[in-house]
Amino acid sequence: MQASTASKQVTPTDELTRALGDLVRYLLVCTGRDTFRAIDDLGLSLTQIKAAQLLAEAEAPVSLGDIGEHLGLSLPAMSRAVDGLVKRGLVTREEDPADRRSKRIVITRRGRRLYERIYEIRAAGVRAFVDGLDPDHRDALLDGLRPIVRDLP
Amino acid sequence: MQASTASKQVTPTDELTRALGDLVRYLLVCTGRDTFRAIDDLGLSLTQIKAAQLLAEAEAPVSLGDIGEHLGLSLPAMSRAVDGLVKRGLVTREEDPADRRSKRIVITRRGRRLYERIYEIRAAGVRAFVDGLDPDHRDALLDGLRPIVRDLP
DNA sequence: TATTGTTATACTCTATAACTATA
DNA sequence: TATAGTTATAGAGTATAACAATA
Repeated sequence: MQASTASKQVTPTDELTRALGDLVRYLLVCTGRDTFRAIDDLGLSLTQIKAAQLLAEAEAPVSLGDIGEHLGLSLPAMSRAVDGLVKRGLVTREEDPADRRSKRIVITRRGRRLYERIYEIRAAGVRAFVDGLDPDHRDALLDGLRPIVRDLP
Repeated sequence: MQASTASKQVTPTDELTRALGDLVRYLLVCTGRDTFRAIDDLGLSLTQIKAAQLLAEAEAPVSLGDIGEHLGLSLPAMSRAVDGLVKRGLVTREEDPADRRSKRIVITRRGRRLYERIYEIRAAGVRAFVDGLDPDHRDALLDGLRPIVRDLP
C-alpha cells in the first residue's frame, strides 16, 4: 500500500485494465464491420443471430422464454424474431409435450451452418489481427492468455 | 508447412485466434450489461454515446457529416441524434464560418463528463475481471499484451 | 388463478426522398 | 449545379397491454 503525493500511481491492474479495454475495442472494430454486413446481407436481425448462437450452443431444449431471458428481450420480441427464423427454416418451434403452453425451439442443420458461417466471419477478423502480429509477440500473448482462457466460465 | 493426415493441426495462430475470440466475447458480456443499462437510464441512444465518444476524442472540429461517416449512419439519423445531444446540453452545434452549409459539433464540458462516466462504467467491468485473476496470470497477460497494445493504431 | 406464448398498438431509431441554404 | 444539413415519411425492432391456451 504505497502512499504517493500524486495520483499517478499506475498499478498492474490499472495497466492491464486499460490494455484489455483498448484491445477489445480494437478487435470489435476489426471484426464488427464484416460481421454486421454479413448479417445484414442475410436479412437477419442481430437478435436473430444471437438467438441462433444460443440455440447452436445449447445442450438442453430451449423455450421461447429462455431465449428472451438470456438475451434480455421481451417475450413478444422473441416471438417475432423466432417467427422469422422458423420461416427461413433455421429453427423449428414445437409444443413441449411436458407443458403444452411452452414451445421448444430447436436449431436446424441449416441454421447451424448459418451460425457457423457468421462465427467464421468474426473469427476471420481476429485471425487477420493475429496474422499481423510479430511471431514473438504472438507467442508471448498466447502464453499469457492460455491459463486465463482455460478458466473462463 | 507440416503435412498431416488429419485436419487436427492447431497452429499457434489458430489457438490465439480462438483464445482472443473467447476473451473478447466474455469481456463484452461482462462490460456490456452495466454499460447498456447506464446508457438506457440516461435516456440516450447508443448512437448518441458513440457520437459523444467521437467528439470527446476528436482533436479537430467535427461536422455532422464526419460523425455520420465514422459511425456508418445517414445524415438524417445523425441530425436527429445530435439534436437530442444539443437539447441536453451535451454538445453545441454552430455554423462553420468557413462554409456556412456545414455545422461544427463540439462536445461541452458536461458532455465530456458524461462520456467519461460511461467509459468508467465499461472500464469497471474489465477491472472486475482483472481483479479476479491470479496475480501471476495477470502479470503474464500484461507482459504479453504490452508490446501489442503499444502498437495498436 | 398463474404462466407461456401470440396478437394489437405505440414508440424509437434508421433510411430514402424532398426541401432549404450555401458554395 | 453540387453539397451540408433538415424535415417528411416509411420500415424494422422493441415494449406494454390485451388475449388465448394450458397448468
